[in-house]
Amino acid sequence: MTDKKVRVRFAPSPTGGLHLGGVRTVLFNYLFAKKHHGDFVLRIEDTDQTRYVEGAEQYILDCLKWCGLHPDESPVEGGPFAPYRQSERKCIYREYAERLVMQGHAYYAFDTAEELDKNRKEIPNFQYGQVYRETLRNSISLPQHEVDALLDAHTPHVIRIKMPADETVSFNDMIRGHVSFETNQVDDKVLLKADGMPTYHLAVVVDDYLMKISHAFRGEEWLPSAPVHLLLWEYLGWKAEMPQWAHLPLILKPDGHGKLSKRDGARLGFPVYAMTWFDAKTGELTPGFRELGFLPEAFLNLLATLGWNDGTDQEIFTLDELIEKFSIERVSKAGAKFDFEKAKWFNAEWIKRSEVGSLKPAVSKVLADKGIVVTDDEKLETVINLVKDRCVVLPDFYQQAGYFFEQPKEYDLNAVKPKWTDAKTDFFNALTELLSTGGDIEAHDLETKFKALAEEKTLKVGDVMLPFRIMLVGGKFGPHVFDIAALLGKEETIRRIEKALEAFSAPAP
RNA sequence: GGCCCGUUCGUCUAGGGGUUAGGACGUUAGAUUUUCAUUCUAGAAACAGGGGUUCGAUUCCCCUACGGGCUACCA
Repeated sequence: MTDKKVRVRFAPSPTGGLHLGGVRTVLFNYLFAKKHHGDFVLRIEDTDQTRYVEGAEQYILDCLKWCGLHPDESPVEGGPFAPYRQSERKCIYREYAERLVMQGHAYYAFDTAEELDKNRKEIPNFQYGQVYRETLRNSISLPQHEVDALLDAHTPHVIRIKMPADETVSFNDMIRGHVSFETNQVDDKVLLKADGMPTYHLAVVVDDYLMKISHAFRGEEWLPSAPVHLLLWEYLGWKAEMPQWAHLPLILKPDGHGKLSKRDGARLGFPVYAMTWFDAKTGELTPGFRELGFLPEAFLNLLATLGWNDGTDQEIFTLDELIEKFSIERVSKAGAKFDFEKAKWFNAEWIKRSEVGSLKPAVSKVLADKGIVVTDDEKLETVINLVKDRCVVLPDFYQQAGYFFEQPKEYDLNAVKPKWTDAKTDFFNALTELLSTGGDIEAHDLETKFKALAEEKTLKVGDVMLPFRIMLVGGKFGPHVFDIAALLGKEETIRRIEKALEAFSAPAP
């Protein structure tokens, strides 16, 4: 349409944690910007002082950082259109609202919240608009001198847009195509609140204009107020510069109905926030994908494919691939139910495909949190390579890798004790004997010797293999036993056999 | 209630006037793995309903149903 520079923005209000849908909106904005060599702006929409939550802005910043979605302009980075916090831009909105009043596209309204509540309760389908406007207290219904008097007396008032009669407002949504509304059906939204702050409706239009935003992507919940925004762009005389709109489909609850909310996470047992969010006011802790052990790459990947695909069968994408292949037109129209099972699959897939080097810091941390300090870097790498195919989330590395660095704390006794015999004790004593006289363990060699010894003792290999595993790792899991033994080394393997033998052959309590 | 948006396997989706309607997650069965997981193979599983348009509709149009969103001096 125009060759103007692509500039997009993510404009959250700092009221709490960042939800899946929010991060996906960031992602789509970011991908679009990077694909078109444009700018990605972070603007904080903190115009509602009553809902402002301490720490929420920092949290949003941290989320973007964790995801690797860095804004080109933001409240902390600054930029040519600073400030990027709407509360700090308060003084600029009034001028535009007053201009609209001058032009007759907006008006002062003096009704109190109580009066309006009463109307909403008593009048079915009450709307502050076409039908009731004249009956309420505003600069359209009241004589000029009365309005002046009220204004002079500093009577609390708001400025509302005056929706025109009998017009059709329509636009072309990049995802949905042609969308249209009848102006008679939409109400006279408040533009400027009594405290002088703009509402979202005014602020978004003014700031998108001032910040030269070229494409505006937001959740589908904004679609009904789009006509207000469109009219504002027109009335303010900026129609030619209006961004292209795209309303993203919502992320829905996996089971019941409605859009996904923070409560669903607790109810269904999965995170809905990107990172854990602690609400200082309520003391409530809402878990996040990061803390649950998701890789940011996997998190982004699963979000990207929730409502978007490139038309091929590819499902695993790196950020660079997403940037290359993304197209807003290929975003689906319908809402998507969130599926945690598939989310976990993405993460497992990413862990499998990740290089040891990139996994190492995270795994070290998982182990350290459990009190295991790894000093042998080389061993850690070997271990990670050995077990990463069996981990779905990062904390799984504790179960899968922990026993390489510390003795099993407990044994799966049910798996061995009932079938334990003196012959087995004998076998393992012979094994330690054999081990201690030989050199260091080599996996293949040990396997051969182990099998030969079993035969010699007339035991089935299978009957001593599982106990051996449980001696070394504590449970029925992990890679090949002989690989484990080799990595553990001769001394440690012997130690573990001896220790376990006591537990296995002890009489049942 | 009003307005707006949507509807392909259980879930995420591809496709598009003529297809055996494809893939993925999950699921089932089998193989490999003397553990568990991975991996591999195979299977079950979908075009909401009704009218048009058309030689032919899952695909285009309309209606209905269902789902979702909005309906605050919240975003």
